[in-house]
Amino acid sequence: MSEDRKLAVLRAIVEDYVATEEPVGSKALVERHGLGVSPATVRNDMAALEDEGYIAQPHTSAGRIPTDKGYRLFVDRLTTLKPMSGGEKRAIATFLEGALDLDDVVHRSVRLLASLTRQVAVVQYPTLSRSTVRHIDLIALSETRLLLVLILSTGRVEQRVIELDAALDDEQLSTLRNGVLGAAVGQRIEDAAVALTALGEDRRLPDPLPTSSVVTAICEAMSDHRSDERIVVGGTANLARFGDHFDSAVRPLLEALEEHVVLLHLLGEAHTGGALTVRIGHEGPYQELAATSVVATGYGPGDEALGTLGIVGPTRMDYPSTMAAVRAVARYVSRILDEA
Amino acid sequence: MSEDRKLAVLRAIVEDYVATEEPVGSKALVERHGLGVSPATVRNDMAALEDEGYIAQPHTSAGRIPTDKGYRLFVDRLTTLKPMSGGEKRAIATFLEGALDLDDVVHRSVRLLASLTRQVAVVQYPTLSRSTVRHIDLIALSETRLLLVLILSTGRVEQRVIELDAALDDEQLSTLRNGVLGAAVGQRIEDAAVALTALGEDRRLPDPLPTSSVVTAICEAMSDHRSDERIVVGGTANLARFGDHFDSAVRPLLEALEEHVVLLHLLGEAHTGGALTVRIGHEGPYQELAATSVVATGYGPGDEALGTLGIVGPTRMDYPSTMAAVRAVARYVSRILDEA
DNA sequence: CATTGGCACTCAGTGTTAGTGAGTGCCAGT
DNA sequence: ACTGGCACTCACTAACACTGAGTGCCAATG
Repeated sequence: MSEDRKLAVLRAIVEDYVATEEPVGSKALVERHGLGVSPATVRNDMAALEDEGYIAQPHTSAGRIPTDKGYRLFVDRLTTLKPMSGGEKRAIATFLEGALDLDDVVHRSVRLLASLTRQVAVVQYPTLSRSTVRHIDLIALSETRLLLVLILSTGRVEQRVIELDAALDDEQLSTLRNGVLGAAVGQRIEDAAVALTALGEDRRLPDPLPTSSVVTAICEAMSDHRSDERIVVGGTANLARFGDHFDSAVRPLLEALEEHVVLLHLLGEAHTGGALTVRIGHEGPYQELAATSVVATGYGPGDEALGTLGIVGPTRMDYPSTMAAVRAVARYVSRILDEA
Repeated sequence: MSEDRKLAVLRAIVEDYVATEEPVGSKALVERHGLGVSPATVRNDMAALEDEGYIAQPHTSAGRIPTDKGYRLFVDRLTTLKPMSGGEKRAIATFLEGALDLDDVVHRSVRLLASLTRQVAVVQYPTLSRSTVRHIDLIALSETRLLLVLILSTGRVEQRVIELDAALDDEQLSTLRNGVLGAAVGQRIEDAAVALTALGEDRRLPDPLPTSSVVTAICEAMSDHRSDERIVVGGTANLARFGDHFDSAVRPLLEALEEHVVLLHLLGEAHTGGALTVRIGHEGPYQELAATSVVATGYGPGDEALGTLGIVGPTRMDYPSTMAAVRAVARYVSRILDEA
């Protein structure tokens, strides 16, 4: 019994099952792939694969389907990413090219990813922690209320209303603004926070009281991890393809998609080192998502991951093309953000 | 045959059907509601209601279910909105109270609406056209690229990158910024556009070329209806309740939710005059959404509708409570926005 | 010793059939 | 105008046998 052929059989099973969504039997397998051996031989291989836990039988008299472990092996050793066709590449490029601002880039990316993979796509906004401050604005809404606008190098714009304890006149405001600007612009978020805190104690600025409350508000806005939770989801309609399996696949996924924290967690564990990560079924921490896989990767200029993007779908998915698509989109997004 | 009782029968049918999701028969009806007449009598009424098109029979030997026309009558004449309980009111208030900025208000509203109604909630951002300009900022990204930040009275922040034909130094930029600010701040969007266009021809500002290109960019950002399409959807997981009816109810809805244009259209036709609008099943323009209803209303201070919010769900829904919830949320949102 | 053809066995899925019961429409009686 | 009675309809369910794709095992083969 050749080890190579056993792997070929596994590959064939995965491919067929993904294509047909039906347990694949020995005969059909031999016919569709030119394995050059008889069904009986394949049956022996299958029995071995089953013993080793790579495939399973839904019922005694049915064909085999891959287990999570089977998919894992397939992804790790039997797969070379299908390169995108020239047309697809161009489509990606032009589609992303037209984006006007960061929001637009993010939204276009989800749509693109969703339509390329025909799965549910998820894109995280660039994390705050890796960005530098490009501009800070303080706008008077009333005597005691300011609107803080924080613009980051990645193009993210955060806003926040600040309530002051005491009134602030125009001149004080402008001194304050200049002080804050001088201290923070160009710095990475963490450094800016430090610089600002120092500023809070500087006596030359308007009465320490408003200054420090503004400063703490800014720091809060910068560190608030609620802001790091920003995520956009798209392609939910693709779930319609899995109308059967509603309870096992669609329902839990719909619920997870509402919980951005869960999503972030799913993506988050993924993007270590900018490499493409695949999480298959039960490998994840969520019982309910045992029937879904995540394909994700970091994006951002160089190796530094600004954020994560990827797709979520049923374990039974076309990994080679999905992985290729995710990687391709991540690359293009990185490039776009680099230019901007 | 009393006309009043016929209506009572219709009401009872609607209520029972909404509660049980099963065709309701004459006997069960008499038992559950104290109608004080015999099943046979009710059957006669039912026959009449069926002739008039208010109810229908799925099959000859089954009970009746309301038609769209039946729901319509129910909503128009047989319904008084269930007032929210004190607890619910307080919950709404405190939940919305904590919002930090407009994004937050909008997102909290969807969540709230979704959980109150257990339906899919949709909230449109305040339209640009009704807002006034609170602040405009021009930030140099490079010599020939500006970041335009447009802050509106409603709290909306729009951003846009502007490419310039010629370089602009700091001083020119600041003159330009002041000019733009002076012309636009405090104006309604349309007026601001006019004022800015005039400014574009003012010779005292930096070389007409950059000025006018900045001006047109701003006007574009202000009039761009892509920006008016901003919509947030939530509570998709509630679709899980309709797992059966997947093809008739869930799938088309999932698809519609992806198409924000369609959603806007659905909501948009709704909110004339701030009144609560209910669109039932086939009354809408979309064939595929024949099994879904929309309950929507405008929100905003006074009678002026800044935007629309509402829910989308199956025709078979609890209209009285849903309508009450939508109205209540709209009121609270209006109040919050008014304060800000 | 890996491979193969043959064979008995399993069992999900599909009709078919008959029985059940909730519900209806109609009619004659109050 | 309402009601009780009655015959009728028809979706749904359970029971049953049948079919066929697929399996495991074994003895034969190169």
